[in-house]
Amino acid sequence: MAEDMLTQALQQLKDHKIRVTPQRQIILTYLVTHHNHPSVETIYQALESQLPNLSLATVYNTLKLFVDLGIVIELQNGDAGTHYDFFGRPHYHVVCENCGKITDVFEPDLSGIDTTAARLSGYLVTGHNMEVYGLCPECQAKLGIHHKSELQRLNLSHTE
Amino acid sequence: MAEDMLTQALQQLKDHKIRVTPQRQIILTYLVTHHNHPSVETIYQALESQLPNLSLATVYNTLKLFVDLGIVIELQNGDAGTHYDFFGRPHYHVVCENCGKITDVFEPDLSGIDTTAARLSGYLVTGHNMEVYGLCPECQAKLGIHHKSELQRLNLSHTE
DNA sequence: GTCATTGCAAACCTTTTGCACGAAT
DNA sequence: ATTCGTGCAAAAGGTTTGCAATGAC
Repeated sequence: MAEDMLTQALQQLKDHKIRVTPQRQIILTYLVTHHNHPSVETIYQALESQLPNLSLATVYNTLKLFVDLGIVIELQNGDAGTHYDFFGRPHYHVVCENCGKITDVFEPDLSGIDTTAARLSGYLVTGHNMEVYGLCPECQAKLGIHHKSELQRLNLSHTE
Repeated sequence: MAEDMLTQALQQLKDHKIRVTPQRQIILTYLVTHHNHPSVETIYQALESQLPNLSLATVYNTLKLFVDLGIVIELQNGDAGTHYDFFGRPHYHVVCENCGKITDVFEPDLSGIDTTAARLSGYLVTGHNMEVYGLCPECQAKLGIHHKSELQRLNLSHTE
């Protein structure tokens, strides 16, 4: 199943006449098998043992390529860098505003959005990205917050 | 109406015991009266004539403050920097993948998203951000594209 | 053999920070 | 008077680029 996704994604590269280099295969494999929404740095560190001379620039270039092909999507969670996620099955993300954790939510009901947006905007719509913000269960417990009304206690503001 | 929004936003600053400085008022006014999704640089250039010694750092700090307060939201459109939008009324955005234009769409049906996401993820949900991607009417005309199937002609890829 | 891709390091550019001055409460 | 906010310039940090060498097709 994960292998199907990998094969399918590799086929997309071939279809676009993009060379299948070891770097691309290994990065793609990492993304297909890890759903931890890694940053560029995370991917780089995880793979440099397998690929001793791997360059950070190559990781950047490869991810950009995958994003352009629609294989992978970019995410921001409030920290400095960009995070990446293999987009084999449509889903959206819930981001913890306290710790930055990103959780996948598989929820098919967003399909109507594109047609609605197209109708209202006149755009030729190709896709969408939904991000939900909140406090993850762990941070709720850690901070002792169980209801929205308590959130103002948190100073999730510029003084962080 | 725009003045109401401004007054209301200024009141939020006071409520949070945040000082109402000329810089903050002017930047806020700019955002309330301009719906062109400006970048930091755009705001800075628009206001430096009114406020001769305005510092870019102040624009950054102020926008960050407004975002933390929920008065303003951040947007990315594919170019280098971040864009800002006064969030007086809930809406989402459609972004042109060709020219970067951002269009507002006022569509109330996304309210159920938060509860669904909360149920499925266990998060205490505070909000969401929806971004739709596509080709704006102008770029459709310019590129002679009127159907999704023609999009592959575009190489909106890393070779841009 | 050709041409895309890689690795490396330097360059880039947006954003942040430190500090002294000035202003709001 | 005190504390917060501003301006300036320098620094930081993520990302991109130029170029020679390498490797996929």
